[in-house]
Amino acid sequence: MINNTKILVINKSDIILLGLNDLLKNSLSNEIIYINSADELENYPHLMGYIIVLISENDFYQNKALINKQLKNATKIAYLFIELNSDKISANTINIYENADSITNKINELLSSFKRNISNKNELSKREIEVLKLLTKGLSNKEIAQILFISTYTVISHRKNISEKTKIKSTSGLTIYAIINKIVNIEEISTSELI
Amino acid sequence: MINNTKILVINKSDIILLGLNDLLKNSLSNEIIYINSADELENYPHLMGYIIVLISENDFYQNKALINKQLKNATKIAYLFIELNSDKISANTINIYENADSITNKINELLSSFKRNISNKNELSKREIEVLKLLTKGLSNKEIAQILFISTYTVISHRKNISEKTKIKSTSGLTIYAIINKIVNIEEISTSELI
DNA sequence: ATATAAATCACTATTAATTGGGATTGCAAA
DNA sequence: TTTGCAATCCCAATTAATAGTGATTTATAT
Repeated sequence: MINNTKILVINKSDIILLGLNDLLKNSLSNEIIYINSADELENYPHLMGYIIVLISENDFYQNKALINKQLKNATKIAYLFIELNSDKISANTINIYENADSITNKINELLSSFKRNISNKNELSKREIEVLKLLTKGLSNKEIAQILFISTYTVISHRKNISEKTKIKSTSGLTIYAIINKIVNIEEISTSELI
Repeated sequence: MINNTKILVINKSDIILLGLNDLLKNSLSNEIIYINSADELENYPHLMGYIIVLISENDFYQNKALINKQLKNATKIAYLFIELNSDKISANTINIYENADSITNKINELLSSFKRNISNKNELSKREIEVLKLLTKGLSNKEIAQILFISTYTVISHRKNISEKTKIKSTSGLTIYAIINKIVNIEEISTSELI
């Protein structure tokens, strides 16, 4: 469900890594990386998308530049600081003495906030997809409006939103986007329909 | 080479049909139909494309309505009148007393005029393909003009001609046309270029 | 309960595209 | 050598699209 979200755990202690692994193995993230130090990030080029980093606050500040460099392709990064100090407890901090539920809750909360982020900011809504399909068939905003029984203004609004979300303005670009993203099937489109 | 061109021979005399069959069997046409009367056209529904009709002038005028009805889906029809009268000789007339070469020449001339017709009227010119490629990349007429060092008017002219030839008016339709006809490669188009 | 976002509609100004005429030049084939 | 086409350019009228804002309603998730 949460696509494109990775969890990156950086901690010197293997015991902590193993413990977190146990907590996270049933999480909704599709990839979890465990490393002992930020230097090992070099073994993971191409890290991109949504990334949750579990790291000690200390390690974070000491490796800030390196982490930023290695995660430069990330869409969004969220940090959860793992602390050994029993009196440091906050929303963006995990204390190793917290109970398991509390920790998994914090992580799942982050994951679902990412989910909201992903779905709401990048994915096209049902209506937008309908508009895009008709657009791909060569129909004008006016014609699309007539088919969907909405006003031309609304179609224009949808197109604006589609272009904002996809960052694609041109009709040809949107057509290619629709084909690539399987919103329309090029095989099913008879050229005779395009007149 | 000559695709979509049919020869339709209509003559009461089987001997003439057989004789013409001998003359035409090596012609460039991809389908030759021999019938004794225009009524038999009912057995050939869906006749379309480029059609050369060999018929006597008399039969033609007596069956004009029927022939027009049965050939209503033809893209273009050319008539060659087969005459029994030895003094009727002209470019669009075949006299059965003409020698074989003369007859095949007349038919091949018609076929190649059709070929010119087909290739020139439907295929996109070099410049049109250039314009189509840029169009597919989401560029406006103005931008295309700047890239090709021609005026926007010319780009518009090219687009008019492209739409006339392909019968496709919409940008999305032309994009799909370009993909289907390998004028652009969808794999090579990075969506980031489409912004 | 409230914030969010999807879906709807509206207006104006500006820019772009289309349509439907023309015209000219140069080349290449019949 | 004429005919046809490709390629170029031009104009005016019309239609369509885009940008920039803003507003309402309804459903959903926290």
